[in-house]
Amino acid sequence: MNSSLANTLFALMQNYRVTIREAINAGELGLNAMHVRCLHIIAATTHCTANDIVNQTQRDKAQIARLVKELITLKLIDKDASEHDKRCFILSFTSEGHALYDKLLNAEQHVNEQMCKNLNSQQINDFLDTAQKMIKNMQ
Amino acid sequence: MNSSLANTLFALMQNYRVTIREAINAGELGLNAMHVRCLHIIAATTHCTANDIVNQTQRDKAQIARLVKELITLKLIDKDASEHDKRCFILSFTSEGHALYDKLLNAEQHVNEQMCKNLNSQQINDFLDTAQKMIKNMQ
DNA sequence: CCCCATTGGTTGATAAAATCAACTATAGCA
DNA sequence: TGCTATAGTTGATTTTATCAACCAATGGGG
Repeated sequence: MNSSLANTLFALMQNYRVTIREAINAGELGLNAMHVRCLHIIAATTHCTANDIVNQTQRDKAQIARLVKELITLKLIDKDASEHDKRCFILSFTSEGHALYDKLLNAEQHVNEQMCKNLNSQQINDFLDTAQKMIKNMQ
Repeated sequence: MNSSLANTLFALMQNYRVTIREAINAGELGLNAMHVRCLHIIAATTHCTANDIVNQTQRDKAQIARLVKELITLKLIDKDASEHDKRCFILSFTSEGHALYDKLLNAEQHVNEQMCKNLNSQQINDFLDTAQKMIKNMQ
């Protein structure tokens, strides 16, 4: 059917959301999927700024500003003025943030394994590859 | 990286949302992705009820009730009491609904083509297949 | 050196989407 | 008949997302 691609995408996303939420929220504080994305980007980006998150997620900067604020309130990250550019704030994990991020990676690992069980790495790579191409096609 | 699957899913979904919204909203009335899903389900289900939509989308029935109400307000669908079960209302397209649904299919076709350009049918089928397996794995 | 367009970030307001709980009416079975 | 389950509606609330206005710092061109 024409819409099977759309339906599949929706269903996959919906399931992923629910599963990851359960896996994460279960034990931890009130983190949602976007918080998690922010943490990942902060972890992966040296001298990460709010703007880096905006660029990598393509979300409204207002939304990111609020997510960051919440992460700070939760004492998971710190915000320090950049020396080079006083407009920027560098985001970094607190020690609590690091601890939680480790747990997070663990939980995610778990969900990934669940999601990918009975799939071999060839299939997973193909999947990611095709998805990336689709993303590019829509940009 | 561990999170590349999650990131890819998010990005793909985000892009799809934006693209389909542009393709649809552009010319037509204020329909969002969930409206569209409802229309698809109504089109594909004989004697479709609100509950069918709830089951197929896994969304809250309150949300569906409101979407249906909006579609009725837009005069795209009708709601008629079922003869067999007075609790049920059968949802069906109005003629305007049919017309719009045709346009919709067209727009979607377009988005699909855009999304799948430079992908062969083998790749697309593999993609759908893997996605379906992932969905099952998370249920 | 100063002006000004640009960039990074914050905030308020609002819209859109999703969720929860309570409630009505019908169905169908013991 | 009485009880429980089902279909649907509604109100309240929460969560997410978006828009617009704003401030402060930056950095290049005149």
